[in-house]
Amino acid sequence: MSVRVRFAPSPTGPLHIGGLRTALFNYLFARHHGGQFLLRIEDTDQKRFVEGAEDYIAESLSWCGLLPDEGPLNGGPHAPYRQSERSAIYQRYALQLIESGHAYYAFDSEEELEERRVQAEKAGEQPPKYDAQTRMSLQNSLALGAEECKKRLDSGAEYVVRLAVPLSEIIEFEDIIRGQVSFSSDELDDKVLLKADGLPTYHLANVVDDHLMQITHVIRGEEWLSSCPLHVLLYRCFGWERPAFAHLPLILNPNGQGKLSKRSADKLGFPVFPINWTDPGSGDLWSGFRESGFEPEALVNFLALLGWNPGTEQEIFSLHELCQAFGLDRVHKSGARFDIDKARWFNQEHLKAQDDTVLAAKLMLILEERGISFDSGKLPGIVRLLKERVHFLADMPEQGHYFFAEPKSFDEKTLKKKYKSELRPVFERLIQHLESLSDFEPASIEQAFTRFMEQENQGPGALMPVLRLALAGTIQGPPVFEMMSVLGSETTQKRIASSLRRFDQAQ
RNA sequence: GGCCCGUUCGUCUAGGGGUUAGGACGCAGGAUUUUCAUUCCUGUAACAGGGGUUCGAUUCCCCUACGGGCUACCA
Repeated sequence: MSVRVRFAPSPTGPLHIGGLRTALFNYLFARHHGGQFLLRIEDTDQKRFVEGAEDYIAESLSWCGLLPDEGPLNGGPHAPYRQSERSAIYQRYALQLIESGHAYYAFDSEEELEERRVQAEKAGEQPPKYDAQTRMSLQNSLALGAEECKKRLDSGAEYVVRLAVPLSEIIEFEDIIRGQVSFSSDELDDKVLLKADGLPTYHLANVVDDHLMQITHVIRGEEWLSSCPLHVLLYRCFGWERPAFAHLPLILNPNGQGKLSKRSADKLGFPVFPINWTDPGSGDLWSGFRESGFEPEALVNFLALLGWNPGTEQEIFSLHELCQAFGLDRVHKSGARFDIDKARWFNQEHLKAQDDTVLAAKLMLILEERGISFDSGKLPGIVRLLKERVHFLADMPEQGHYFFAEPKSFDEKTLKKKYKSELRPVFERLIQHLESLSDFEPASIEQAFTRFMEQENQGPGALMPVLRLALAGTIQGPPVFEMMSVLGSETTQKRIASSLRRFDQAQ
């Protein structure tokens, strides 16, 4: 049977980077095995539903290249893929569980249960449970009897459906990442399956959908490990074969304290969301990796190596390579801290690996956004010189500002130290010398420059720093002759002349 | 608190009964680049603690400590 996995987020806000990694691992697993990757929106909590969150999820996945084979947008044989549109299905299965004696109606109100909790806390006792020990003293179809239950149902009383969890049973299952895991059923309580609003809880909806959608491997975050025995029980009650489970280690805050949170990321100045999100409630902008300048391939690569490794020394992977190399058998058990420095390094590596013309096209977009108009034909050359010098593509306009405009200022220290007005006529002669060049390739310029300095009876060091300063304003950057070549003969000559005038003014 | 899961350099990790415990990020130094970056080289730094088992344990077992997750009519 072919592998089928799903990513099943709740549209309660922007997709978190941890969620994105869960999606990634599912995607990689599916692709590795030639299976299907589905997206299912788990929107069964009306109270927490956030407008726009589903679109955000879809756009984030799409930006990273993790396109689902089936999902709410592109449909599929098991549509609908939004749980809110499937409530009749869950009700049917809840009823089936009641009829088979695995579940029951419960009429206790939330307030009553809350009161019970408060009383227990006052008495200094453990929070009370709704389970095999206590259910007969509460208001449910088991305790009340069929007749009373029917009466209440007929009168339209609010109810939930609870699973009748068996007493003192060991529930064991195999987790692909953690191995054999076992729980006592006494730890579980009679979990609500169907809420008073008629919608299912995660547990019911998840199990029913995974079964119906023929999911073979449930790959999700470690936060679900504790409720996995409940799901195992549910599969048993339905008499369904259960999928394989793999609980992924969490992504932790850089200091190791807890799951990676927006709070701590804000403090350290990096995003935790794939793309920008404007909170519809507060109107606040929460920044994303995309807008912070990350290449999606780099983010994906970084995330893949958080909790997984290929067992080789390779670190730089394309998405395609990840698909080939990925396996759940090499996923770690323990949580991994988020390290933004490493993420930046991955970004630089992916920048270097990209084709200059591709990068140039992306840079053009950035320039347009910033209102810089520029001859796009020159961009590949600029990108080639700049991409080894920046962590982010978006740093190029600033880092290489001298390619796009005359330098605004000149490095004062160097100017003072290296420039004297006597140099001016030398530069004028240099300009003339350059004018006679038949081509403006770096090698030709260098040759001409060397010959010129010989004629002038000077070492190249006498002019180089000043020449760089005249062209770029700063003493750092690509090799001078490369820079000149990209700038072009005309711009180079003009710029040297105009910078020289400004040097003298500054003196 | 209870239950579950975990613990190798600061971080991501490889490894696994006998290793100089390997790589990467970061940091530091050097070479190349008349600059910067890249590249290359070098250095830095780890098996949480205590008991077993064993000729030998970082590796297997137990305990402790620490960390994390869950403990809702949230997912």
